[in-house]
Amino acid sequence: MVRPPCCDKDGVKKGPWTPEEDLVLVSYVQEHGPGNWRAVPTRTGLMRCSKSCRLRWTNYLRPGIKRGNFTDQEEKLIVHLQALLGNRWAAIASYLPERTDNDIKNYWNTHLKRKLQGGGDGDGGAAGDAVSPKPAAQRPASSSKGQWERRLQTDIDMARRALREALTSLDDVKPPHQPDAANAAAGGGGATTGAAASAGADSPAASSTSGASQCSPSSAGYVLTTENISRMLDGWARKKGGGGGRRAAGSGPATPGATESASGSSEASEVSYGGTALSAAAAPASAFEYETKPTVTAAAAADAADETQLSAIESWLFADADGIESGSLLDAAMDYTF
DNA sequence: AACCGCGTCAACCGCACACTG
DNA sequence: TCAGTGTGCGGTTGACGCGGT
Repeated sequence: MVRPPCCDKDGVKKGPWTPEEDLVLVSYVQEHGPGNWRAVPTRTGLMRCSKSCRLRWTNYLRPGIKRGNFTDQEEKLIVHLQALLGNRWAAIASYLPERTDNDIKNYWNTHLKRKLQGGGDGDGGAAGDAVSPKPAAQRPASSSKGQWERRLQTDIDMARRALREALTSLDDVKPPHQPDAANAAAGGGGATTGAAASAGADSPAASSTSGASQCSPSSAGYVLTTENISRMLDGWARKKGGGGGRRAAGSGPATPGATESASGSSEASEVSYGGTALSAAAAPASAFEYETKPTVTAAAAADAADETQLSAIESWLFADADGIESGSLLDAAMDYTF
């Protein structure tokens, strides 16, 4: 029963990923889709552990990832969800599809935790409690099907409440067409995947089983794919260019606004690594074909998707405010998702 | 200018769960 | 039913950058 390590320690490279490795991984995923991570090192020749590959993909290379600079909405949402769900970062991340669980976890540990501790019993007292090991919802040790369903229902309920609170409290702050929080819920079928995620299966949208393809195949995802890759390439360029940081797209260069808008910039469109010139536009544009996506104008499609999904999510979120039995929530959620 | 301490975050590790034969 | 394998998750670590002295 002794389980061998996921990878033998010999000959396995550790530490920061190089741009070249990233490229190899990206092109592999582009060709085969995410999953079957075990095969990745052997097929690609990467001297990396399969887990490392998966992690790199989910936390860094996966399309649609936003890095750095958490907005107020996101921050509050995280605080709310953490208070409700505890340190179930994957479940929390499923409500913020653009964020990875690792990112959220780091942000919590470095910013929010301290902030809440320092601020005394600040927002949502439970948040202070969040630091305590007894969150409102603990993952049960085991669950029968009935229990599972109950827990799913509970989780949906709690998360929905948290989202609603967060959205409500931020409503006035929110710019007209900035579906941040709601988008977080809607994106990638956030609500449902989130539900599923928190439902013990804990396989959130953010999870990578089929990474991008698990996200709703909206063109928004595609846009973000392109953005993401060029951002990545941009990061590499800067890194190589002597920014000095070891991070490709992390904190360093990133005034997030700048980074995000940089995606389309010509600056990012062509970079060279060790003499190899790459066209950022070319690579990602054809990349991720396994993600079914229309080649529509990105922004337009994203907007459309956002709007429809947002309204669905909103109606779901605010449903019980209208007196809808919570018993139907699961059905509603299921209907919405599947 | 050099040193030091702290904050941040990417990556690693180990455990648990899900799936499959 | 059980063992083996693959994957996901959360906690932790270590390297790097930055600000203060």
